[in-house]
Amino acid sequence: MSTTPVRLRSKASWLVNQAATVAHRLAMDEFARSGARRYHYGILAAIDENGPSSQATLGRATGIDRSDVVAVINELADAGHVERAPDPADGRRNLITLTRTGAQRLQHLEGLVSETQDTFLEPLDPAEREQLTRLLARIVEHHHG
Amino acid sequence: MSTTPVRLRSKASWLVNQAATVAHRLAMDEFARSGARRYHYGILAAIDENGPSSQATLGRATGIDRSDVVAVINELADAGHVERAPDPADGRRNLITLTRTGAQRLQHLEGLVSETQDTFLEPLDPAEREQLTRLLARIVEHHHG
DNA sequence: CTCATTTCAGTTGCACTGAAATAA
DNA sequence: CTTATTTCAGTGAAACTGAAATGA
Repeated sequence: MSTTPVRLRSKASWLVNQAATVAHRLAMDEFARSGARRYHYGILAAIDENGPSSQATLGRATGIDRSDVVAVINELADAGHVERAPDPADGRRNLITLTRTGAQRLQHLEGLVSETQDTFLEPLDPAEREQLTRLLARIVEHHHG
Repeated sequence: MSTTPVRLRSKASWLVNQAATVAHRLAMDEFARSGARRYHYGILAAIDENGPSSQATLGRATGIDRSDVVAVINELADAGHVERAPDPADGRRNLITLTRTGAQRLQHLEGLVSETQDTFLEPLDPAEREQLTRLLARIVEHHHG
C-alpha cells in the first residue's frame, strides 16, 4: 500500500512542490541533451526581451540570485552566446548583450521548453491551463516575483 | 528596469517553480525554528494516516527517494519520534511506527504548515484555492504521484 | 535466479549567504 | 559615508544514482 496521505494531497504547497519537481525533471531531460541548464533559458530570454542589461538587472528579472548570474553569464559567454562589456555609463556594471548565435540558442531552447510545457500540462484542457497559469501568476506576483 | 520576460511569466512550468520556491522559503523559515526539515512532516503524516509502514512504502507515499527516507527515519528515530523494528512478516523490511512524542511532533508541525499555507495562498479566495489545488492535483496524479 | 528492501557513498543543480573590491 | 554592482568562496536542503548486502 502506498497511499499519499491526505495531509499532503490536500495541501497546495505540497502539490506545487511535486508539480515543480515534475516540470524540473521534464525540462532537465531535454536541456541536458543540449548541454544547457534551466537558468540559461531565462537569462537569454531576459536579454532578448529587455535589451542589453546589467547582471543585477538580469537577476531581478529572472529571480536568479546575483551570485548565480555571474556563473551563468560565464557559461554563456564561454559558449559565445552573450558578450560581457563594461557599461560606459556606469563603471560598476557589465552590459550583457545577446550575440547572433545566442539568439539562435534561445530559439532552440524555446522549442525544447514548448515541448516540455505541453507534456507538463497534458491532462488539462486549454481553459484549465490558462486558469492554472493565472492563479500561479497571482501567487508569484503577490510574493514579489 | 527589472521586467520579468513574457517568455517566463507566461509559462506554467516557470510559474510553478517560482511558486514552489516561495512555498519552500515560507516552510523553511517556520521549520528551521523548530529544528525540522520538510521531509519530516511528510513521513510523520504518512505513518499516522497509513499505520506502521516499511521505509519503501513511506517513500512511495510521500515521493521521497528510498535513500533519503533512510536519513529521515534516522533523524526521527534519534529524536524519539518514530521507532524502527524489523517486520516479523518480511525480514527485508523495517516497520516504522509513530511514538507518542512523534504524534505530538506531527501535531506541532501541522500547525506550522497550516500557517504557511495561508500565507502562501493569501491572494486567492477560497474557491480559487480549491481550484488551484484541484488543477495541481490532476497534474501531479497524471505524472504518477 | 529474479526481484524487493535497506543502507551507504557520492553527485548535481538550485537557492542562498558573507565578504571583498570597485565605483556611483 | 552610504549604496549598488560584480565576484568569489562556500553552505545546505533536495532529488537522485549506483552498488552492496540481505531476504522473499
